[in-house]
Amino acid sequence: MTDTERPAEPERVRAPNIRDVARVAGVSYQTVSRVLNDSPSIRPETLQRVREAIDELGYRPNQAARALVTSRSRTIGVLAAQTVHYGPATSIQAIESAAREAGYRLSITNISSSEYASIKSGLDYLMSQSIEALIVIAPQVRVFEAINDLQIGVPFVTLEATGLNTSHSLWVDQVMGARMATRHLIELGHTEIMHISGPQDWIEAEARMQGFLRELSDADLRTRAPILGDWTASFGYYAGLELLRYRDFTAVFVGNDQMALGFMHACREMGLSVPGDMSIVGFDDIPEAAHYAPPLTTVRQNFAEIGRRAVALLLGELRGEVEMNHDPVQPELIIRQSTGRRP
Amino acid sequence: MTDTERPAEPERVRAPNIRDVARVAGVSYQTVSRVLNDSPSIRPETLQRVREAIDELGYRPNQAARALVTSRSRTIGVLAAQTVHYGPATSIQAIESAAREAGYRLSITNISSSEYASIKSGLDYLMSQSIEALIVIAPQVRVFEAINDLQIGVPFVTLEATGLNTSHSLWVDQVMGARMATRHLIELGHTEIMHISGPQDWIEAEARMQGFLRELSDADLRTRAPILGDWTASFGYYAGLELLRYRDFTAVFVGNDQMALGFMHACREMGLSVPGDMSIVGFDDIPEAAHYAPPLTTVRQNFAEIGRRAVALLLGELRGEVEMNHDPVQPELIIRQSTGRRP
DNA sequence: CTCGCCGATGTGAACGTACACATCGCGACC
DNA sequence: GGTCGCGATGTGTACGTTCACATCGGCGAG
Repeated sequence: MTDTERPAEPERVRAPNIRDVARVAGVSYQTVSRVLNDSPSIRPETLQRVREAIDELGYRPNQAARALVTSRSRTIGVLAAQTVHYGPATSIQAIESAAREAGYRLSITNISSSEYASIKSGLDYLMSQSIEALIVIAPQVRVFEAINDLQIGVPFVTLEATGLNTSHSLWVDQVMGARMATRHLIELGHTEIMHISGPQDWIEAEARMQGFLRELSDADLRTRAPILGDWTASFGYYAGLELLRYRDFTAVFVGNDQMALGFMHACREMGLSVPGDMSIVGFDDIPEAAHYAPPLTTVRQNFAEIGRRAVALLLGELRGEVEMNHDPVQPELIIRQSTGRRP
Repeated sequence: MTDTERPAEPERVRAPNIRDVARVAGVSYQTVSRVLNDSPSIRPETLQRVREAIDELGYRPNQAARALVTSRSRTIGVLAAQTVHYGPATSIQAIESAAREAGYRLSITNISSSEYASIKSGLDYLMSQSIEALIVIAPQVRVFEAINDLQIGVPFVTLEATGLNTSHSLWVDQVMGARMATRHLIELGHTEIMHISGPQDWIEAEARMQGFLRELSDADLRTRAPILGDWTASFGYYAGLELLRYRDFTAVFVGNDQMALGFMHACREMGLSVPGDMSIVGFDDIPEAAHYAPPLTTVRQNFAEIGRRAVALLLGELRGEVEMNHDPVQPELIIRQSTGRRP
């Protein structure tokens, strides 16, 4: 229909199946099935013949048929909140790679808002694909409710969360990271330290805030109410413009690098030098952070590592192994040039 | 096994069936099937009964069985090169949303390198899931070879590419975007303009380079060999350190915003003011670009739009509609503060 | 030499759904 | 009033694979 006419072509019928392969190889279809599933008791010669037949026909196992009869979809579901952000995207990439290597595929879906209905709809969508396991990268409190409500009967893991449900969580130690960042500022002599946090319903935002407050109180420093942001550079900028009208602090720990970038922008506009007048620490260590003006001191977390570990953990659980490594991944403080001694 | 003992529980057997639903509703399984597929000829009362039975049992259609019998997987494959980058990630998010709305799911895979074997392996992986359509966001020349070689028998679209295979491409007009950026610099009086490009095997890098060169030659300005980068901020930084040793240009058009950020970093270190001594234009308009130091003049492209259009196009093709909108999406020049008159 | 066992292979059934076709009842038309 | 048509529903079958079990030949032990 598209290009040249091929009159004799008997019209592309159907893909070859296991029986076609069997016929060509001169064996029964069950033998072919055994070859596909690496059965040990196959004569090498037979194996060879079957393999040749497979190649000759360009045969591909039909995953749907296989899933139907084994009731195993070989699919891992991923419920994500923000696949565009660097952190989640990096984790997902690692997950995809690990899953593919293990013969699993991924089904990813985004929740459009943090409302319960949206989470439930995403979870429904994934469950309808009979996923075997679930990874949640939507670190929002309500997700846990939804997971409990829906009685999802599969192993699951939440990433980048902390505390609430440790048996199903895997995370970079956000509290520790926040403490490291805060301590760094304290050690530089700062006593008036502000915190710009992420959205309230993000568990990791909450964790970073806790770490910040705890470190401050351990050092007997005055704590002030953190600002609740939305992770975007724009928010950091406008929050900065607002906060810097009263220059009653000399350092700020910002919940992620993007907001830190916006805050630095505000500092420039207000004529403050960084780190001369204001020290700034971010969180995440996105690749661009090293090139901000000035290069940003921040807390690096290994997103790929937790992605890989999530897959390993779930695959282990599917195989019936119970023991797994739940230790939080340690973050790392990367000191660059956005922090300095108190003026 | 996990928490409390439930001795009488008859062990979770199997998910409810279409026949289970039929039994509860007091109809035949075929009637249930009709309800699931929105058949018009169902008595409202029957419809009601079936729906109730579905809810009562918590029935979910088995996608594998459905796929097997219809030989339609309801899956769109996505072959991506860099899901972590802002552009592709944004497109993918839009694709996922559009696909899900249309009742399709996505299968995404990354190619680990631009080598032919890697592309082929990714394509193989997707084909083994009997995808119905393919979206390629790996704008690399070799992908086309692989697609042709493998004789993938499904409709496909490549994103962010241009030129080579227009009947299967959908793109933001990169050439136009590059021309707009370059013309902007020319109009500011610059005559010595450098270009830092993306990797050579990325079609869009090539397109931007072409646009740059054409605009320059239209203005009878001297053209110089562009630098070939890797899209990262780090590359922009090191390239900048190198290039700025000879200050024989006053403006630079950089292939993406991240490299532009790195280049600005280099300018700062070399003591050059932007835009006083050096004007810089980026490409993409990532959300952070507005907060760089200084805020970056750049070319905005609507990644979400091409994602949506890709899905619409493929879905149309699957339905047998041939006509489709192949017009490139127009980019937009966003003028901020990184560009100024020639010193 | 015969029995039993084991490795290698084959046969029947089942998974859950959609499609093609059959059936049934009812109103309309001549 | 019988038949035709159509709306509403039911029955058989196929999709491609794996699992459970059957079969068959050969080889070693008694």
